[in-house]
Amino acid sequence: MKALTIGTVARQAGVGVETVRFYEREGLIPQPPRRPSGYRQYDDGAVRRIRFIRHAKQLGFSLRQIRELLALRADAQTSCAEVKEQAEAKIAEVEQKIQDLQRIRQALVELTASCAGRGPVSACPILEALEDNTTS
Amino acid sequence: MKALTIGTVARQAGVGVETVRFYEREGLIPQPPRRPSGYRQYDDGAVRRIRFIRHAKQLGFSLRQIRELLALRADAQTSCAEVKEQAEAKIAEVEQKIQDLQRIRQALVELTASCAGRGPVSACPILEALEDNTTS
DNA sequence: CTTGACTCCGTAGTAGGGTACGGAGTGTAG
DNA sequence: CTACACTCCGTACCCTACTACGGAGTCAAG
Repeated sequence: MKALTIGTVARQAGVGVETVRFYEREGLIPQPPRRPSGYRQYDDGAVRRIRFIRHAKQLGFSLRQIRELLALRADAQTSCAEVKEQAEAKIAEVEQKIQDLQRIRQALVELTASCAGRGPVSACPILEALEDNTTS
Repeated sequence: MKALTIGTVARQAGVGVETVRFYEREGLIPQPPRRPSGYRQYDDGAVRRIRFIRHAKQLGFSLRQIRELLALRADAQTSCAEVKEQAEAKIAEVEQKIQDLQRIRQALVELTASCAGRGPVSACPILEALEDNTTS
């Protein structure tokens, strides 16, 4: 594997050069070796790592959570189970969101139905859809 | 219903006092009447409204979108046809969000299904799956 | 050997969504 | 009537996740 410049890595990973440097500053990717000129020298592990970050972000993980995920991986002691746990927590989170959205959807449907003419405009179904759910 | 101070409203809604004032500045909650001293006087509609904002935020709506959602309700008595149109646009928006989340959920479920939950992290199929997925 | 793209770095700015500060006035329980 | 918590306001600051800027040095094609 030949050395890649930051621009190549960025292109292959689908992000901007500045984003790569940003991820490095944030500790999401390791500091790569440098040429005598100071140019960063990457291998394609860096590309895969940035793709990992991108995908995890699309799944709703924050950079902080992604850093934790990557740290898990870096530590050979940790087990696969821990990773799975995180993913399962995420699933629960996402499922809750879906349910709440369905309630909002229902409220909006009711709203438009009452707009159709008949029936009184019932006391705000939109607010009612999400009012409670104590704290969270 | 007796008048509530900003602090009480904040506590009951689960946000900080500054956040209530911020939402007022942003037009997410109406400007309440004031006592002669300038103190804001709320009723519990304000609490419900802020709770609504909190939940909607958790569902990924921006404050701008939430403002629009709330505006729908405010206008519900006046111009039905227009409101209905807006509401229908919002329904589409919500349905899109639900679909996005279902896609995310599916991806996560597949990921965890592939993982037996034991063994070292080095062999974790979840992390491996996140790595590849050419480009996207 | 020139030229033009690429890289270096630090700093600063963006948008969205708050959170904190500080000094002065207000409300209320004891 | 005195504490002490609460409220007022404006301004400034924080975090997240980038994105841009600018001046100087580097690399590789022609």
